[in-house]
Amino acid sequence: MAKTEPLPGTSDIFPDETAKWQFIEEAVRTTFQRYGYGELRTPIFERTEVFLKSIGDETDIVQKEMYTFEDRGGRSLTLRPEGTASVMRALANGGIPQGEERKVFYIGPMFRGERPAAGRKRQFHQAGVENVGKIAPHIDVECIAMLDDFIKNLGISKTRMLVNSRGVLTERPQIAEKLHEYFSSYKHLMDEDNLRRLDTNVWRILDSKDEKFQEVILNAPRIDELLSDESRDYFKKVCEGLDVLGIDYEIDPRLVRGLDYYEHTVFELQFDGIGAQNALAGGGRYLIQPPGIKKPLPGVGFACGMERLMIALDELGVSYGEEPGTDAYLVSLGEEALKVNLKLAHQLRGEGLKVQMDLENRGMKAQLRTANKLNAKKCYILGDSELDQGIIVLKNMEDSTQTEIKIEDLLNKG
RNA sequence: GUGAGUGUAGCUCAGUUGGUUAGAGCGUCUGAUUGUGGCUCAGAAGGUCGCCGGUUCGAAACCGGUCACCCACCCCA
Repeated sequence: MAKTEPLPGTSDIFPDETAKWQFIEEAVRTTFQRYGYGELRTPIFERTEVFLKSIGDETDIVQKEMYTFEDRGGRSLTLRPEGTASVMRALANGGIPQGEERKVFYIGPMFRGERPAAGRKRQFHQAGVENVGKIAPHIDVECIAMLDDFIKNLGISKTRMLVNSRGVLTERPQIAEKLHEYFSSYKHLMDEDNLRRLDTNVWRILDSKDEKFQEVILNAPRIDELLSDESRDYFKKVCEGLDVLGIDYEIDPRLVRGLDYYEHTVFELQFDGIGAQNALAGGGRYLIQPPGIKKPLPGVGFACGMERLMIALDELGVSYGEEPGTDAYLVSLGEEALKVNLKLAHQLRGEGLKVQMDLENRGMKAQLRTANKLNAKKCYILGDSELDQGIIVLKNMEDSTQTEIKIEDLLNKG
């Protein structure tokens, strides 16, 4: 049994579950296309450097979570741990004319070598969008609105939209310095994790869960007060835009997010009840310089964890729509009847019906039981006596009524 | 990477202080109805008790190891 199981943190998705996936994928396509976004499909692996610079050398993703390997030519390749870096690489390759924007969305598997837990897999799936090429507060607003719209279209409620600003790349070192200065005097109160973050990523201390440290964090310099006037103004416009749209959000000065490429607006959509995880989607504005490109490209986007969406949908009891079902089941008694039914099945399928039939000459009862199990709406029953008369019995499985139809009227109609 | 919990039939799970032939419900198949489903009833099939080793007259149970799942920490979608 163990040998047939998929690798830890991966899973097989069987047909009965595929309906859920398709439900979500459908919502992804219809929602994002309404905003003028087109689907971009990039390879599942890339040269490792594509991820290194954009995601950030110091992030956990790069440091310990990437599936990196060498190909036969000795090149370092990596299974994509997230979507944005690949999208930027692809867009840069396609060429973005000066001053134009590109709007794309993607759906697909991502890979991170973490310890699996509820709502966290090694191969997981994300649906995301990227608006690349331009910088304007209202682009960020539309992006957040699109996420809000998407979640509502799925029927997910009880979420929280958190937003914050991290300022622009050039002012970040100064902010980090202020934070470092402040936190350095509380080293004696810090746990292991925070001590490590002090040197690797001070920002992250802000969203530490260490209870004993909360008071220190509350009194820390607020990012919004350290921002430049320009950044503060940008963020103000984003908030005003969200107000205009009536989108429910909270400003969370402690929201920093993990990836290095973010600047200005960052946001996260939270939902309680995905085990210990609460992020359903996250994103923000960024500046990324794909390898081989001279100027970094600005963009804004988000990614949504599809497995987590599914957990939320289950939690809320949202239904995914019906399983495909069966329009007709063909019951054959004897070899001759089976041959006729093979033709009939082919014809009915050609007319667009969902048709199944018994192919092994079982008893009538067994065939009808199967038809019932498949929830077939109708059964066509064909045996010797029907063959003699040139008819077939059509049985309505809901009210058990039967009618006779001439075989020649059914077949060769066209 | 660290820590906890779990592993018995296709599925969900019982299984007494270690004691004959390892159970139930659901599902599957067959029959009651020689060619008519669902409901009911009767019956059947289905298990290396995760794997390896140890203790014991005797292990699904106890001990050690190992693998897997799962949850939490970390981090994130």
